[in-house]
Amino acid sequence: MTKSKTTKMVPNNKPNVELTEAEWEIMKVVWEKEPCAAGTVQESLAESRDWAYSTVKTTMDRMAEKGLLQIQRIRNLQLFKSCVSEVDAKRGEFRKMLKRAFDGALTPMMQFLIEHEGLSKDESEQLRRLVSKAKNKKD
Amino acid sequence: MTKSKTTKMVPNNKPNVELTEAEWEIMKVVWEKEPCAAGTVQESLAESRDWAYSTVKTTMDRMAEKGLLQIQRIRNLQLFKSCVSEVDAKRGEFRKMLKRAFDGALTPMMQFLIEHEGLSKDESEQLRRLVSKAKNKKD
DNA sequence: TGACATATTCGACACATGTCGAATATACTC
DNA sequence: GAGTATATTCGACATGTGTCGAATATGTCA
Repeated sequence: MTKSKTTKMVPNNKPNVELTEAEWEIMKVVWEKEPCAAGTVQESLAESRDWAYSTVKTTMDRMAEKGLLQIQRIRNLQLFKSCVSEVDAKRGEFRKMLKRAFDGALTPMMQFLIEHEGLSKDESEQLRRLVSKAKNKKD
Repeated sequence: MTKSKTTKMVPNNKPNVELTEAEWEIMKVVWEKEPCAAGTVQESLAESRDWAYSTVKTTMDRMAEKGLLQIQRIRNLQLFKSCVSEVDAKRGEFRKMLKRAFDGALTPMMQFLIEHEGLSKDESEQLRRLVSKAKNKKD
């Protein structure tokens, strides 16, 4: 298959991070407050998620095992730091979606958005501005 | 919170379909060949996925239980039909990503794409065309 | 030094998903 | 009608994720 101008795949050279729903929730807090303790995360999420301390802690420990978080001990305390950046996580999530639903191709996704997700005139206009701004900085 | 022009959420009125990885694989074949038998799906996927017949069948049965597929019996044979459209599935996948990684807002996602996913001049241009085309059909 | 508040550890359970194989039923062919 | 090929049924196991509580360790302060 020849590479078509209209279906360029998103580049695939960056690490592919995938987070579960709970991991996203936790990660968001960690990015904001790192280094931080599990208790801090649990409290921060208390409004949106009714999780017991041990739920948060267990999940964070598992994330550390997977290399998503890093643990730093200070005496009896564990402070967690993220091992993946927000950008990498976003990229991973975006790519997973792109791969599953659009064969990894950007253009069909854009097309889909325009056709089925009801971009308003306003949004299209805004998007157009974004894009033309980008036009002046790449390749 | 006031609705900002620059962070409009994607509308949330359509059903929210979510498929797992295996379900996507299977669904793609079903959309293409429905109504079709589990064996047909298994054979179609044979190149990419080394799944036993029973693996495919079990998954499809579970999908039917969940309402993703519908079974039509003809004597001893079961023919499967999809109960969710490709568009709905794509929308579901897209929204899940948008919600998790971009707080459900489209513009930050676009911004991200431009900044981190390296849209080339060509792509930006193409996108710009797409968008201006869309501009003339919505609201 | 106790008592109390926090943290950590870690085993456990439920449920979803990926994955099959063996037993059984049905259909087709000679 | 017996044998072969194909479908269906369904129980099963591994792994990952969400979810906790009880037991234990550690730190703080009167």
